[in-house]
Amino acid sequence: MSPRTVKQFKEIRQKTELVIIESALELFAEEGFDGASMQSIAKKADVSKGNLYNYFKSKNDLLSGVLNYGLNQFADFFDANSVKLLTEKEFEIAIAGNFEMIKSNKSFWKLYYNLFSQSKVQQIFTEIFTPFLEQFLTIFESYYINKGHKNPKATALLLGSALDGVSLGYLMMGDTYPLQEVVDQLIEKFK
Amino acid sequence: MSPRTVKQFKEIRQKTELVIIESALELFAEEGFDGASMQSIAKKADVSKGNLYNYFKSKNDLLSGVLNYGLNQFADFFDANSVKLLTEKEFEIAIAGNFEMIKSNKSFWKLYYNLFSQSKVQQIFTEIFTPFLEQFLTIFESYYINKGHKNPKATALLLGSALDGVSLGYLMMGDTYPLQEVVDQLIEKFK
Amino acid sequence: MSPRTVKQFKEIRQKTELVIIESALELFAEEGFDGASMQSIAKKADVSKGNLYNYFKSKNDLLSGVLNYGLNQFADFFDANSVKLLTEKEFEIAIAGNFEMIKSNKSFWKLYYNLFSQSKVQQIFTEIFTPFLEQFLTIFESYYINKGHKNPKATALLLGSALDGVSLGYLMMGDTYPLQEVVDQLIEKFK
Amino acid sequence: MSPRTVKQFKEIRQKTELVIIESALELFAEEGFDGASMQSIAKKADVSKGNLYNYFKSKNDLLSGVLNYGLNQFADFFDANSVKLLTEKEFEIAIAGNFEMIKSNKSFWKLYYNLFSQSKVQQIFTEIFTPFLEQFLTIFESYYINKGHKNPKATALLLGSALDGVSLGYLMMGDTYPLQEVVDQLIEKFK
DNA sequence: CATGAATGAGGTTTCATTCAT
DNA sequence: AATGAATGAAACCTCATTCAT
Repeated sequence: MSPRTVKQFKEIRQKTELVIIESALELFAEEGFDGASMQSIAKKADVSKGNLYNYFKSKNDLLSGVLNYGLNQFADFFDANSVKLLTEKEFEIAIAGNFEMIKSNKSFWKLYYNLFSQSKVQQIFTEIFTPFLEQFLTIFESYYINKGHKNPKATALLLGSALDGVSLGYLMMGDTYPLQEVVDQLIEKFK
Repeated sequence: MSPRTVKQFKEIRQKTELVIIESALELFAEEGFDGASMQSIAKKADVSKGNLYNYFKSKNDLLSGVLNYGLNQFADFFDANSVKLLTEKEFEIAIAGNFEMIKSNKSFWKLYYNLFSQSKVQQIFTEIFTPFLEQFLTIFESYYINKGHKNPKATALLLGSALDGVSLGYLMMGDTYPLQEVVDQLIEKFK
Repeated sequence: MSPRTVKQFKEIRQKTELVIIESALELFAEEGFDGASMQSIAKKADVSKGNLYNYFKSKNDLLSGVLNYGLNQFADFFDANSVKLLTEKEFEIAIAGNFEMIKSNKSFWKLYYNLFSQSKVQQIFTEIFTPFLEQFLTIFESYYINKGHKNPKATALLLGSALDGVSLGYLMMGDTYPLQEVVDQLIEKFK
Repeated sequence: MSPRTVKQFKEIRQKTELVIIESALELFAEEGFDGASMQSIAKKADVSKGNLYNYFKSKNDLLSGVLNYGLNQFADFFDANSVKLLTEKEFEIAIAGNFEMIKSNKSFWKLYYNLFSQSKVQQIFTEIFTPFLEQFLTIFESYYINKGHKNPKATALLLGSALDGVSLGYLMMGDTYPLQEVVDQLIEKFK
């Protein structure tokens, strides 16, 4: 067995895994975690049910995979913004970026809000998202500290919640929701 | 000997229905609609599975019952605020009232956010909540029109979404979430 | 307690019993024995479920009641024809009468054919119908003996079966089935 | 190691499907469609309840499968007789053939008569059997037209009904019913 | 005789997961 | 790595029957 073969195997594995994850993501987002069956995921990924379990040892494990995959997508965005925000301009860009992120990964964020309130998967959920969110909040808090706000933590939390609320509304209502206008108002109020 | 009177039957029915609804509300809120089984609801309500179906002809029907029950709880709050809001003072009271409402019925609002993203039950959900929400938005829009805002509709929607976001955060994180402070900030920013 | 009261009670009992039986008959015929629920029968009879069980101690018992009731309806017809048939004229009348009987009690005969093949209720069924059918066959057999047929028993059985077949077709297909014409042919062939 | 070949899977599938269908046929015939539970069918087929649903997506679907299977059994008989009947000899053979068919597939025909009167499954029933029956009637009608009968349609229908009645009697009463003698009489009367 | 609430067994169906190959 | 048949627990729901009044 030459190294090449091993590499090929690895590629196949990664490719199949990716297909599975993306299929699962879409179905979880559309039907909910409980609503999407392993059967339907296998079908969408064009993979046999049995083989699914070669890649993920349980449905929960698959969920973990999906969530991790989603978060990794944002690693870049993350890093680019992990500097302390200083200027209002940068603030605006960050907010706008947040919604770009959501727009280009609707399924993932739908799933995010879907899981938010499910105690059953809360543990796995918390583990994965908490660090992500903390970082976000810290950035905003710094921003408000910098601006001399009297309660920067609460303001940052309010902003985070507002972002949540707007995202949720947009994701659920679709294009009925005038996202651009609302975001403009948000930036104006919070910058 | 003689049959129970009509009144007696009515009382039994109302009482049992209430127990079922409240049990279902709690479980739906905790485990999600899919996650809560009719079995578990029956057990919590101390009622047989079969009897559950004497009161609600399906799980969906039970959900309807739960949602309607929840909304009826707010009928008073509703009416008291259905006048067009004018003063800032009244605005503050309304916002504060909104959170009182949520605090005193956590389970119901957890369920609300839980269902928000479930396409499966979206129809039933929409039917019941849409009127409620529209009324809310209209009131806020009027408020901003009155204040001469340049985009009152978007601002009202932003406010609504922010309320959603804050509520969601509070409900999910529990007392870790500094609700009071955040609400204070919110009122300051939006009044 | 005067005898009158007792009599009144009896009348009420009989009246309610009759309503129950007729409701059950119709539902059994339409939905089948398994398909008709005690609930639906109670509702149709405008009687409470509990009270149903004051009149019939089980669903099977109710079925017995229905079948007996149906057969009693034909007691007169029976007696009038219990003489040995002799003339062809009388034969024709008997056949025609058979179909009159069916036409005026469609539900009952639908139920009859419905039960015919249900092993579950076959015992109760056999007990009730066998004597009735035997009498019929005997009459026909005598008729053919009288006419000097070479195999009167088989011919009588064939006639009985043909009557069954025609009745079944008519009951199931409804007015699409040209009953009159078929019966005319039958009389011609079998008299 | 390597997965089962497509052919192997196909064989397993056909074999199991056959076992299920035959078990279902027997139980439906004996207990009626409602009376036979999926549980009991699974047990008789020595298959898990869950696997049953891998083959037929509902009880109704299983019934369809059973009926289609039954009819396919007669495809040959069908074709051999689809020529217009002409001679009396051929007529006799057809009638005799009809009863051979019934004798060698009692369960199927028991089920047939069982379903005849079940409004619940009438649609599925009608769809499957109507073409079969029409063909039969047409053949007989042609026969009687050929013989110069004055009402060939009614006569064909009477014959069809008589065949129904005799079959029914034979199937329900078993060997108590002197099938051969009755059929002889029938042929004599109707040829 | 009458009511309808309550029970519990059993029915159909779904689905995550395992298994033989 | 891959297949899809097979399992079994558990879900939703129905219904004959009983019970308290």
